[in-house]
Amino acid sequence: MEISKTYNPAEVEDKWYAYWMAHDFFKSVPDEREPYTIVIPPPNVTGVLHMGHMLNNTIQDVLIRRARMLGKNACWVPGTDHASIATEAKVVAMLRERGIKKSDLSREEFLKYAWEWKEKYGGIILEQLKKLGASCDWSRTRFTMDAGYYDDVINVFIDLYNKGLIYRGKRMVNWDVVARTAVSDEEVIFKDTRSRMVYVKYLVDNGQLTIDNEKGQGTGDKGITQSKNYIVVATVRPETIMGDVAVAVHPDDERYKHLHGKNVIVPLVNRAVPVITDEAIDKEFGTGCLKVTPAHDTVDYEIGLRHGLPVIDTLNEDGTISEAGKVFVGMDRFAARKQAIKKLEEDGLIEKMEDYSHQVGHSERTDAVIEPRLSMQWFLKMRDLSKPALDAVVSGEVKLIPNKFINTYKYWIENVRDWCLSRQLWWGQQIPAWYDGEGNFVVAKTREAAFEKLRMQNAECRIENIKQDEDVLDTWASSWLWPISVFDGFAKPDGDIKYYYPTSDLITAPEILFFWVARMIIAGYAYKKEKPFTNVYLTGIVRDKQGRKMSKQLGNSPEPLELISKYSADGVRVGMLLCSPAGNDLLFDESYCEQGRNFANKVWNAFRLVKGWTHHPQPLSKGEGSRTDVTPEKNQVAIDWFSSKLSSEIENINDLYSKYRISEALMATYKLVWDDFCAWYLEMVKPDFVDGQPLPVDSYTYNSTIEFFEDILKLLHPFMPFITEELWHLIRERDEKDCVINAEWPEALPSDKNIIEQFELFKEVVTNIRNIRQQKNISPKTPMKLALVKNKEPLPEWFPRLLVKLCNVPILIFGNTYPGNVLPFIVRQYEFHVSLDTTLDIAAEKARLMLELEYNKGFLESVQKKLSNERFVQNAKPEVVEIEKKKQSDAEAKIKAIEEQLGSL
RNA sequence: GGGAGCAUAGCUCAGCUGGUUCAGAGCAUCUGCCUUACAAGCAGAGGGUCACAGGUUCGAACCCUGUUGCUCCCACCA
Repeated sequence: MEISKTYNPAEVEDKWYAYWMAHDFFKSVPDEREPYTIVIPPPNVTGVLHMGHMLNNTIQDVLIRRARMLGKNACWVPGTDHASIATEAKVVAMLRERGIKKSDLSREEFLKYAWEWKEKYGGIILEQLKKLGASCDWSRTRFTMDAGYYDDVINVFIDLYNKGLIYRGKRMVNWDVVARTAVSDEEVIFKDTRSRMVYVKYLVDNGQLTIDNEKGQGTGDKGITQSKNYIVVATVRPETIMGDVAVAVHPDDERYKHLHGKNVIVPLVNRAVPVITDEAIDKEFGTGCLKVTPAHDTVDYEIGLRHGLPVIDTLNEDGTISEAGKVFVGMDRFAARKQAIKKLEEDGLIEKMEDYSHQVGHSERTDAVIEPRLSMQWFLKMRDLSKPALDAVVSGEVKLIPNKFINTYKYWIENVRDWCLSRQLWWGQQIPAWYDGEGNFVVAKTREAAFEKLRMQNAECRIENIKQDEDVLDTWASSWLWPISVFDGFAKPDGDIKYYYPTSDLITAPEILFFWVARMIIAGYAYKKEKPFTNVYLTGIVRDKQGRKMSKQLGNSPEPLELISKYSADGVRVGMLLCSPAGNDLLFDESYCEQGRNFANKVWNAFRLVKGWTHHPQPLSKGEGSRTDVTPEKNQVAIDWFSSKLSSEIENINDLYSKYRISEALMATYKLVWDDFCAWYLEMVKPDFVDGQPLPVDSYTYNSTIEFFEDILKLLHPFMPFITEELWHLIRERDEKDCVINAEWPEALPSDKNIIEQFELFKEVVTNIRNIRQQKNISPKTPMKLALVKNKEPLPEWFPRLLVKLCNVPILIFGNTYPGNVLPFIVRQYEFHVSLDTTLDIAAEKARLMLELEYNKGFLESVQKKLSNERFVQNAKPEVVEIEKKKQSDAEAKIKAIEEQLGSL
C-alpha cells in the first residue's frame, strides 16, 4: 500500500466529523460518571466565525475532548444569542436594501422578517464551528429566544419585579441615537476624542453690574483689569445651550460671589436663568462656571434635582434638535453644534475657542456618540443581588484564570450600579408590563393575568384597551441565565440540570467579564443558590503581528475557513494554541498555522515509517537466523527509556492541563512527539537495511512501538482530533466504535529516573560526535572510531551499540586511545577520543582547548570564591553547598583533562 | 484622574518558595546535508548587561524603592 508523503486533511476531516456524529460520540446523557460540562459562550446569531471564536472554541474543544478521554461524561452545550441590538440593526439594514423602512412595518411584520433572517443565517456560525472540529452535543443546541428560554427570561423578570428588585423610572440613561435605544453603562465605550472647547459669554441680566472674569485680578501678566457684564462658560457641546436652566459656580469661588442669586441670559434662546452655587463645581476647570443642562448631562441632572430646576429636553430620540430647543429644530446635533458656534460668533458671544481632547462615550454597537438622555426605563437593583457573586470569586469558590482579573471583577461588583434592562427595540423578549392607558401598570405574564391585576387598580379597565410595554429586554438579561436555561433548569429543576449544574469550565473573553460572566454568577446564586461554573478561563484577545486588534474595518483578520483549508483544522488549532499564553493577548501570525501543519505532517510520516515495517509474528529467540540483527535485547533500552520518558511527560502534561496552561501542554506534547519519539526513539528502533530491504522488526519492538504510537495519538487528540482519528484507524484494525475520541487518556506509569538520566548522557555523547562530523566535514555514512579514554564510573553497557545506530561510531577501545590523530571531547566525567584519518590542525585545536580551559578556570574560580565565603557555607542550605562542592570537583577534573590534552598535542 | 498588569534571544513566551548544567523553549537566522518516514525534512551552530538606577542578601531575572516605556480596566470634570 502506497501512503501519501504528505498528509491530506480535507477528506479526512469531513469523514471523521461525520463518523463521530453518526456514532453520537458528542452526545451526553446523564449517567453514573462524573460530568464535565462546558456551556459555549453563545455567539451572536448573525455572527460569522472570526479568529476570536477560533481561539475560544479550540480551547473549549481541547478541554472537552480531554475530559471525555479521562472518562468523564463530557457535555459541551452549543447555541446562539439573539443579540437584540446587533441583529435588529442587521435586519433593518437588510430591509432598507429591499426598500422597506422599519417605521412602515408593524411590530409583528418586523419580527416575521427577523425570524426569517434568523432561520436563514442563524446557523452559519455553528456550521463553521464543525469545520474546526468542535465536539459539541448538537442535540442540545439552544437559542436565547427559543420558546422555553423566552419564558425563563420573562418569568425571571416577573419574579425580580415581585421581589421589588426591578423598578420603572425616568432616569438619565446612555442613549444611542442611531439604534434609538437606551444602552447599559457597560455598552458605552469611552474614546479619546478631539473637540473644541467653546468659551461662551452669558450676559448678566442686570445691565448695571460689571463682573471681572480674569484670574489674578489686576495683578496678572496682562496688567489690565477688564470689566465685563458677562460671565464665561466653557462647553464642548454648544448645541445643548438651549437646554440650559442655570449657571452654576462653586459657593466659595471669590470671582463669582457677587453674582450669587443674579440672573444671566442664555444665548441663542435669550432666556434668563439664575446663577446658582453647588459644591459639585470644580473651581479649577474651565472658567469655574458650569452651564446647567439637566436633560443632557448626568451631573447637571443631579444639580437640577438639588435645586429644583426645570428640565428642558432639546433632543429627539434620533439626535436631532427637538421643538423645545426653539432654534435649529430638526437639525442633527452635530450640525446644530456648528450652527450654534456660527450664531454665537455672529452675536459676539464667543470669547475664545480651544482644541480640547477628552473621553467621549460611544455606543459599543453603533459607534454613535452616546447622549445622556432622560427617559423612562426599567432598572434592576444590583447591590444586594450581586453580593454572593462577589463572595464567590473572592473566596475562590469560582476561580478566575488568570487570577489577575479578580481585582477588576471585585471593583466592578463593589461599584455596580442599577442595570438598565429595557431597550427600545423589537427583537428580544418583550417586557411583560401592561398599561391601562390611565397611568396604571402591572407586571404579568399574560394579558389576562395583567387584566386581573389592573382591574384591582382601575375598575373601569377593559381587557382590549390594555397595552403591553413596547420595549424588549437587554440581551444580557437573557444570556445571564444561559447555564441554567440550556438545561431547562427553570422548567425542570429535577431534570438534566441536577446532573450538569454547576458546569465545570467557562471559556470566554475578558471583554465580557461584566456583561456576562459576573451576571451569570449573580443569576446562578439568585436562582440555583449555587455557582454556575467552577473555573472561568479568560482567553486573550487575538491581535495581528503589529498588536492591533483584529477587526473587519482594518481588514487584518484572516478568514478562518480559508486558514483551515490551507493548513488543515488540526494545523490551525495547533497554530492558535502555539501563540496563546494563558491569559495574555496573542499576536497571531499565519506562520503558527504553518508550524501546526508541519507538525501534523511529521506525525503522518512517523506513521508511514512504522507502517512500512515488516515484523515477525512471534518474538525471535536469540541467534535464530542470520537476518535477525534486530533483537529485543537491542531495542530494550530504547523501549525502556521511551516508556519512562512517556510516563514522566504524561505527568508533566497533566500538571500543565490542571493549571490551564494549555499552550505549554501543547508544547510539551509537541516535543515529546517530535524530539523524543521521532528523533530519538524511532531512530533507535528503526530497522537497518540489508540488500535494499529493511530487516523485519521483532514483534516485541513492533508491538511496543504501536502501543507508544497509540498513546501519542491519545495525547495529541485534544489538539489534533482529525489526524489522530485517521491514524488511530490506520495503525490497527479496529471495531466500529473503537475510536481515539473515546479512548482512555494514557496513564502515567512509574518512570525510571535512572534510565532517563543515563539517556541524557547518551544524547550528549551523540551530539558531540555529530558536532565533530559537522566540523570535520565527515559524512554520516563514514564510520568513525571512538575510544573511551577515562571515566570515573562505567558507562552503561548499551552505549556502544546505540552509538553505532545513531552516529555510526562504535566505541572500540576502553581506557586507551588511538595512535595518530584524535579529537577529544569530554562529557561530564567521561573523556572520549575520536580517531581521525585527516590531519589535525594543531594550532586551531590548541586555541580551542585554551578557550575551554580559560572558561573552566573562571568557572572554578567563581565556585571556589563562593565556597570560601564563610557566610555562604553557614547560611546556605546544605544541599546547595553540596552542589557547589560537586561543581568544584567536576570543574577541577575537567581542567586537569584539558591540560593533559594540551600537553599531548 | 484612579487602579491593575507587563518589560527575559530577531519574534512569541517559560523561568513555580531568591541558590542545580556561569539564563530555557518553540519559531526565525546561519552552516552542512535530497542519509530509502518526513526538504512541510535531517544534523549542527550562533544569538540575551533578564528595560534603567539604586537597595536588601553570602547570593537577585526573581524581594524592596524609584525612573522610563507599553498594555488593559475603571471614572459624569463641563
